[in-house]
Amino acid sequence: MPIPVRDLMRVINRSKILETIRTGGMISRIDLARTTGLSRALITGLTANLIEEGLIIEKQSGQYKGGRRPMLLGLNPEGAYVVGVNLSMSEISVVIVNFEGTVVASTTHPLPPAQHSVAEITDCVVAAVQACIWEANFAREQISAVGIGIPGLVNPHSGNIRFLPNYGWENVNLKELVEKRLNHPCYVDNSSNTLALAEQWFGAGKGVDNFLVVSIENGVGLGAVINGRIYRGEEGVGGEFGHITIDPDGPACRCGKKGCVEAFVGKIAIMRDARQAALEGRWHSPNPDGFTYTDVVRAAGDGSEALRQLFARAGHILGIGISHLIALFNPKKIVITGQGVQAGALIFTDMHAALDRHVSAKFGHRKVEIVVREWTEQDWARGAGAMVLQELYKSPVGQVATHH
Amino acid sequence: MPIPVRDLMRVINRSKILETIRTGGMISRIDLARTTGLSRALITGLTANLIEEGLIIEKQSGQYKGGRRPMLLGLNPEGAYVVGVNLSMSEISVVIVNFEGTVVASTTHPLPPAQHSVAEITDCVVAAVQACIWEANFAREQISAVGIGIPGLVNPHSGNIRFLPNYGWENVNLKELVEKRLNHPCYVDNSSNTLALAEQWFGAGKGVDNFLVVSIENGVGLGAVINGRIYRGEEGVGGEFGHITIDPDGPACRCGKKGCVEAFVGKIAIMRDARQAALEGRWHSPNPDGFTYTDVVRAAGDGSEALRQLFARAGHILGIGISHLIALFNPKKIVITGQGVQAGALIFTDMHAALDRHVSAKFGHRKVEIVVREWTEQDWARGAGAMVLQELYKSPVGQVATHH
DNA sequence: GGAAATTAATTTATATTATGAAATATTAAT
DNA sequence: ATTAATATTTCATAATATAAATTAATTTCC
Repeated sequence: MPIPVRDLMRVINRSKILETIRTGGMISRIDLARTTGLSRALITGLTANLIEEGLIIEKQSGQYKGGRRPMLLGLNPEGAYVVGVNLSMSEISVVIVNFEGTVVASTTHPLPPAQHSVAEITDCVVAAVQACIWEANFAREQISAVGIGIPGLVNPHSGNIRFLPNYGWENVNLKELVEKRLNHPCYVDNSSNTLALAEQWFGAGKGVDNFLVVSIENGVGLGAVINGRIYRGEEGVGGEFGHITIDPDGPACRCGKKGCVEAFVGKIAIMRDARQAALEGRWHSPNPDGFTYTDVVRAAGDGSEALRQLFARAGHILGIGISHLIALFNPKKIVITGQGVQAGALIFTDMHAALDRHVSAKFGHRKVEIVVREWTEQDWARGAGAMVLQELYKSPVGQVATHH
Repeated sequence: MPIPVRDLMRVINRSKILETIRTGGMISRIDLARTTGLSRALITGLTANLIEEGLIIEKQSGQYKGGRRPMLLGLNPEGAYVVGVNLSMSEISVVIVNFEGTVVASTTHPLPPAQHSVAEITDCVVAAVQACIWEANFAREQISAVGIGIPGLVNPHSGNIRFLPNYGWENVNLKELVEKRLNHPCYVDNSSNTLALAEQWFGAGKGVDNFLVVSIENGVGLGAVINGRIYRGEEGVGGEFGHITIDPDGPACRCGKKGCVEAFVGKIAIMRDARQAALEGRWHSPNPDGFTYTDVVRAAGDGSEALRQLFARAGHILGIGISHLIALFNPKKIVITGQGVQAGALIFTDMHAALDRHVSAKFGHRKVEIVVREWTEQDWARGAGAMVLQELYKSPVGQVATHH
């Protein structure tokens, strides 16, 4: 149902106000008028609506500047609660996020390795969400909507999952399945995008129009915010940073090609080569069969030369790849995150060396800020929550709730 | 001067109407209402304004569908005329473009090799524009504005040229210089962007939201249309496709790095290696010193193995580079153009081979349409005209004229 | 040839939204 | 208390969009 053209202006201006408060923090009505360019009269009216709806609140008086003290408006943390879910290979993370983006409750459930059918996963998601809401003592009606991030290709409009390799899914409409069971509106998107959204809303991307989030997990993902919007490409298959070919003669990648970024940098790649090193006796693993990524990072840090070289090569390749991102996107910032950043200097020393070599000084590209963000399990799920918040900010809360 | 918020809706709706007519061709008022979602009353009013301003005209009656015949509205070709200018290393092209984007007059002036000072180039631009208007029997007032495309880094908002290697310029405000002399509003942008704009308005990009234009000239440029808008990056230095490193051990590039796309594919690169081949006796050039790019293409076509290999390598590198563009941007189309496409199959056979190898079938990226567009001198200048038309479409014509 | 039917376009009355100017509220200093 | 300064609201007005009703233009059918 498209917004009637007549009401468009109001929706735009509401968003403008919320956006200004969200990115800039508490602000008086008069300053809102100044920064948004809207008339003071309109600000009075629209903020009154927003207060009535509970999305913003009068927080406290501001500094005295010689006259009536300004009343500062801020987001109402309790303005809405949303659920964010992240589906990974091995677990489901669920968080409840308030209107300010603060996580107020969270749970994580392991996924049994074998149970990845559509019905089973749907059951797990529904159960995990309900459990989280229940344990946090929330009422069903307090939750505005549910967002789900998945490591696969989605059409976020229809909710149809085109391709989800971890579970072997193709063309599954998780959105509809979950909506039917939970009776809440539901949004599904790729988790690289939700992570970028989290960064845009709560992290380093606040107020930045062009930035990238590179996530190093099993594979390597990219979430791109361009002109303030998540970029998805023509068919939702943009940002496949993990699958650009750096070395045509490099190792085989899951995607069927050779020498992709992720075939060097992803956790799967590191584990593959660590296993090989152990097999060839170049590294003596304490527990030869069952080591984890964290084990490999620790062993490399403890001095295993074979493993150090693995990470060094990963860093080198990552640096080349990121130099391409910088040349093509000219972002203001690049955030690197995911479990892979555990490797720290092991990987980033060589990454920066490669960047120094492959990023041109001529175009001012050296100024791009590269931020390594410590990774938490919750961040992904929180991003899925951010996706829902974005919808809430766009339209009055009630509208979303009755939208489906 | 920002548009007052109150008038925003009107501007948006005007643009919506013009956009619908431009991309879809002639249309009745009733169908305009249907496709734009605006009320019929509003369509009546806004189209009346547009007709009064001369931007659109009633063209002819449409098909009978059982009742009063619809009156079809179309763009008025004479609604406005704009001048487009392109500055290259060796010449200035000027065109006059009508409101439909048709070139109605054009001239080209060679630039003396030595005269590239700011004052000299400004003089040349002014003289060339005036000559073109004069020769085409236009009155000064008939021209709404002038657009200039340059092969360098510009801030299109201020008109400041940050960097223009061909002339050795840094921080030159060509916009202001030309505006002062011609007394017309002037817009300056990178020529890759103007070319993309031309494609978006008149060519393969009509109605396509995400597409790329790769131009092979002295260097290799990229114009990116993302979500329907030209993407410029955070500081106007995005789309530096020519300067992503494909082979870290490759030949030196103008940008100071090694093995960039343009160090293999650009005309300068081909000429450099052809000269070397001639020097080493691997190719016997008919005129050893003064051959041109076209000569090299012809000689390769006529069977010189050394030169064939040059183009084959260029094609291979180009294919790898474009595979990166596809993975990252997932565009609907990629248009390849510029003088470099003269080489035809010499370059594109290997490009497609590389694409087959480096573009993943998994993500549906194979579907990206790659269009090779024959190159004409005028296309660049026409793109600069398109930039101006875009401004006209955005705001009433009169507004633009008094804008500075 | 005129009435009916059908689609296109305009007019009119009305609702909504934004704005500028004026009025009111609040506060600290005098 | 008065004044001065700044913040916020109120109110009359202007602009814009819409729905419903009206008018316009055609062909078809009797």
